[in-house]
Amino acid sequence: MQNKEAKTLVKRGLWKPAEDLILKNYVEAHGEGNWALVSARSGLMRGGKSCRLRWKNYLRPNIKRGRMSEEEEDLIIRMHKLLGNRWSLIAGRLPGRTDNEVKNHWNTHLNKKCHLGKRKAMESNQHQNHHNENDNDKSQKLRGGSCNNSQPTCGANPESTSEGLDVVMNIVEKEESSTVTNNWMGDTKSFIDYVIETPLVPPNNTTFVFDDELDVAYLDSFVLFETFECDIREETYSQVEFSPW
DNA sequence: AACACATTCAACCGCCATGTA
DNA sequence: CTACATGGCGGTTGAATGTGT
Repeated sequence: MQNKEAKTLVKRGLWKPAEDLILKNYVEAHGEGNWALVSARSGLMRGGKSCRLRWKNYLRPNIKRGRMSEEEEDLIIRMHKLLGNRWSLIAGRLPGRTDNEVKNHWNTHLNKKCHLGKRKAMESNQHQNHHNENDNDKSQKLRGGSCNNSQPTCGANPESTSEGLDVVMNIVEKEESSTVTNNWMGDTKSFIDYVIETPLVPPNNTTFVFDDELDVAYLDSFVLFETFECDIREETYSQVEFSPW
């Protein structure tokens, strides 16, 4: 980087239609990549990152704008429950939508929706718990699905205590340590182990039941929980594998 | 009409991973 | 091995816009 001086020369703020046009023409002529060069050669006084972002989020062909459909929202919610704030992965399953758009939509619409929905669920749960208070020890089902993010999610929300939910768990991404090769999204090396952390040590052969069943039609080749049945080890966690088809 | 407050979303920031010299 | 450039990601900010009073 060429120090502060260069930084102050870089234009910031909202993109004007004329700038969009310049960027679009340049990328269509020269192709994507080398964004530092793009900004220098096209005459745009924008940072390379800014150009890349603008192209990726708005100028790229096949970008879908406008309201999210019910199906899209539903998919986002389900995927978020599985993956947490992995916006680029989620967006990858929504043709024409960008990670930024998905993230914004989540933060402004769906997050609230989930919290509201959850509150309702908790209320009805409390009703039920009243009934089942004494006999739910062994038939306890573990609910969860949040990944390692600090933001609340609608699946197993770090904010929530065990009230309302039977057991609170987090799925935490471990360092890649598996020997299994992953073809997921074309990535051949970064297979990820997910660890479900739970404050409780459930009985052996406990079956994890998620709030929603995975909709395979939605997920297509993306991810599949190979199994929901996990061996509970002596430690306070067990493993769930995400695997390609 | 004017103001305050709330909401939305485009853009930026900082960090991390990867590639290359 | 190290340093640097680049790209990608998630979190955050703040201007624009909408809504209520």
